[in-house]
Amino acid sequence: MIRIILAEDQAMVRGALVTLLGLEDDIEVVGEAASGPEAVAVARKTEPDVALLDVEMPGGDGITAAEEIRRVLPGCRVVILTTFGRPGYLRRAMEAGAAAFLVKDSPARELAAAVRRVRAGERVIDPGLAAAALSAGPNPLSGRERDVLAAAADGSTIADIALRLHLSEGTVRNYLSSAIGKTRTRNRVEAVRHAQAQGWL
Amino acid sequence: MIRIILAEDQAMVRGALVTLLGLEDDIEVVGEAASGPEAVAVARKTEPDVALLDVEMPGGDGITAAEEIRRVLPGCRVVILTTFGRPGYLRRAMEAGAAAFLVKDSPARELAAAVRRVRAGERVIDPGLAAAALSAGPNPLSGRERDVLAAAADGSTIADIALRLHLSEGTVRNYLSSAIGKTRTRNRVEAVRHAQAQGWL
DNA sequence: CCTGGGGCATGACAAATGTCAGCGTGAAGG
DNA sequence: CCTTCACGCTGACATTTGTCATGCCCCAGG
Repeated sequence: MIRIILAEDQAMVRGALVTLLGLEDDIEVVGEAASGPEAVAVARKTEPDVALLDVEMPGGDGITAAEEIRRVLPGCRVVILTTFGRPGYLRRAMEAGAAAFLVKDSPARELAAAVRRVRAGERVIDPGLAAAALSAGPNPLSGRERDVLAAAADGSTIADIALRLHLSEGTVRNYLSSAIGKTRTRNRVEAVRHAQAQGWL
Repeated sequence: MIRIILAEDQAMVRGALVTLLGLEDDIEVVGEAASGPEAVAVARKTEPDVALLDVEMPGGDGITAAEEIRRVLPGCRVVILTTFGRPGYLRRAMEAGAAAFLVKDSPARELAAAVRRVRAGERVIDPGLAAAALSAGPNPLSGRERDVLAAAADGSTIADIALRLHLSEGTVRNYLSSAIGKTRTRNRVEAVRHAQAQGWL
């Protein structure tokens, strides 16, 4: 019997996935969570063999949760589940010690299969995605550039960002400019979109 | 036996929801689709009692599909399923003749319940969401303002938009300006975000 | 010890953006 | 018939944004 927990914010898909996995003879869902921190707590309590974690969750993403779970329960394998197959996500997931990386538009049966293979010590990664992640190279943005770009994502003006990050407006402009350069885009908005698509934020 | 079809782009959650619904004694899933147009085609072929349609799908959204299905199969009830409980979505769904509107973060059991209630002639709408949709009022943007704002969403410059929509740059600026005014925001990006959050695009 | 990079700041300049006041059309409604 | 509103355009103006050069501090690597 493989004991697993599942973290996913949308209750309806969480419920559906839980029943789906519950139908498998060799899998037992011993816990559920709706956020990253909750997942860590549940993992602590239930000590599962495998943790399925969604990346996109409000209040702490799945990758951060993965790191913590790996630290607290080194024996627990982590499967990262995501809507978006972004290269940067994959990279970060691997660095966080994940054993598998699944995108939600692969068929449903893959999920149980991945759980079994991971339990058996294998790693499960989509080959095309792996290639994309490698060819894309690592995140070229410096820490501060990331901060500023992230702060710009919601349509904030330079003045807003400067205030929020305690920087001068000129500095914010400089960071944005260099981020635009590194993403090889034409303006803030494109830079933000590109960085998000690469999973750099 | 209630015959239903399900349209949802993410294969994994589609599969999970299908098995979930398949477990119900009185429900039979007779078709699946991964896009709006495909949903219409499947509905035509299978003539289901109820069609479950996701709003967010690439290549034709669920609400447009709902309209067409209602036209082709007046006896078929439509349930709209969505990740985001945006007031504008609800409004458009109702105008398209939907019988139910569910957000994916309500519990999984709601789904089968909604199918049954809809089949029985009831309408299923989250009360809080209905209130929000009413209090928010209708979409204040004119057709062209919507077009221009939508075209601006990807970070396009004024010149890009003008070219794409065959307008003068000044005209584009004017539409953007009035959209910014109507959304009571400070710039393009905020206007786009606000309009999207309201389901106006 | 020197160099390169990240971090932070100026100031100056060019380009893009946002605002306003107009002006004309045509379609819809009182 | 007159008004209103969406649509499309112009020109002028102020503000914001993006770019570039330059300077400083600190730290790590060769």
